[in-house]
Amino acid sequence: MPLRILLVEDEQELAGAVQTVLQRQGHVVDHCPDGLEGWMLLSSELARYELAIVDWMLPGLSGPELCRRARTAGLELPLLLLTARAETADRVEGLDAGADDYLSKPFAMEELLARVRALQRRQPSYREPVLAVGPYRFDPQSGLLEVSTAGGLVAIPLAGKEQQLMTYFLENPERIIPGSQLRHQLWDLHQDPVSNVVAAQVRLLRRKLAAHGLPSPIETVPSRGYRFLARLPGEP
Amino acid sequence: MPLRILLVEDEQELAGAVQTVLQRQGHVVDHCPDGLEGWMLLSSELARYELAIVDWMLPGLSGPELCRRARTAGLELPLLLLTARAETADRVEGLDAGADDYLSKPFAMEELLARVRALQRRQPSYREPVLAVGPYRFDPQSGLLEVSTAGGLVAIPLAGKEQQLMTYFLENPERIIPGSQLRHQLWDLHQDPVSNVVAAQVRLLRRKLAAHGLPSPIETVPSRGYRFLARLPGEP
DNA sequence: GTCGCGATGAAAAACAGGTGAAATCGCCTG
DNA sequence: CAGGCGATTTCACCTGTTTTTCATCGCGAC
Repeated sequence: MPLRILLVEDEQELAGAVQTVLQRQGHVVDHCPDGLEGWMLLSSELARYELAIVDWMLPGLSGPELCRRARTAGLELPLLLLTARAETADRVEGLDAGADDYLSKPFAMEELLARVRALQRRQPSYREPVLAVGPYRFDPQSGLLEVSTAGGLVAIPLAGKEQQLMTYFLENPERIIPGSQLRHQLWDLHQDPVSNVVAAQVRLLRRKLAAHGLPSPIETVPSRGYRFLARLPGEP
Repeated sequence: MPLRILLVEDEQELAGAVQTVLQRQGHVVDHCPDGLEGWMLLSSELARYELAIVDWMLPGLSGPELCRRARTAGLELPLLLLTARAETADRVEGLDAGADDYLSKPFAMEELLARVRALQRRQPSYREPVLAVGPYRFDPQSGLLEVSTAGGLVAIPLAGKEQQLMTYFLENPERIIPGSQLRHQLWDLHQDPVSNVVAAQVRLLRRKLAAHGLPSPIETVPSRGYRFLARLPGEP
């Protein structure tokens, strides 16, 4: 499953590489080169980050200090520390500060990816299970959305972003979700603010459902956002 | 049979030699020089390691301590301790910690290999027997893949990596397996993440089957991974 | 009417994965 | 130790799919 990731790392080159590699896996990554700024992003809840990758040595606020603050604030996301230091004392300090794992530089990208997957699995909040609301059922393993209609069960394969979007809707049914919220959670912050990615993606999802003969469960509430209705029209 | 091995050893030179020798046997080996890091690799289940070779004296976390943690965590893989110490007391301590075997330095590479083979045989999970799913039967002993078709039995000799790949597929039929998972289990972590080894190897396997007049049982699920279908097209 | 927000369809861009040829590797042989 | 051979990986290119952009349209509110 794709994650919403915050990367706090001041070495431009490394940061770029890491970001690229993570994005390639389908994750949505924000990067900032400064500890204090990282903390702001993390605590501001602009987006609900599901993983933070933090360098040890940072301008503004050190990595361990950032971890400590995050834990103090009650944030429960997995924290992965990057460190150039090899000394045991440092490692222990990092874990004490609340990090869940650390990786010493230099590291192979492949290893970073592997650890990210591992942290993801290890989290208590790790729920791979299917999401089901009303007649809708999404199975992340197969990427299939199953809808039970009067005419039987329809299974629709969803593409990457469609899956993320549908997941978000299934987790927040019946609520009015502002487009801006979707954008923060499903796209990174370097989005062009005038882009209409969200609308476009919503449209693709609606259209895909329509192509399978289903009415759209996503309604637009003008100037407020979208709402996912967890029932088929015609039912209570 | 090739094993997925974790080597935790801080002496660069020895580690390199051991790694090379094991790889030469066809094993896939990750190496890390630090006990704590080794523990993370092991416990995070990035790859399903089938053997860990652990030095006694390590920065971060001692060998015996690592073994203890592994056992406490319920990991059942064979553990082989390397020790410079020859004293009985130490040996007892190592075995008590959960190691299955130990080897005192310096040792001959030949002996290491012999012990690895022994541990491999000794494991309860040791299944040399043929893997069979649907019309496919792979015998690791001979390296032959046998497929029963309408026209009779076809036997195809598979090369090293092809065998590993086929084995993985036969153990996980009908499931969508992400390419990244194959890479972690069949290649070591120092892979370049943009390499397309997996795709290439899948292709070789497909092609080899095709060369023998068989349709490919491996289907690509776009952007999700591969799936091994354990039946020939045309059958239920 | 016109303003703003979102819908729309088409086109463009980005991307994943497949492909064949060529390079490389490890190992065996002469 | 060179040459050969099969196995494996890399490379450059190709293809089909997914995602984003763009220009335009429609609709309700003021």
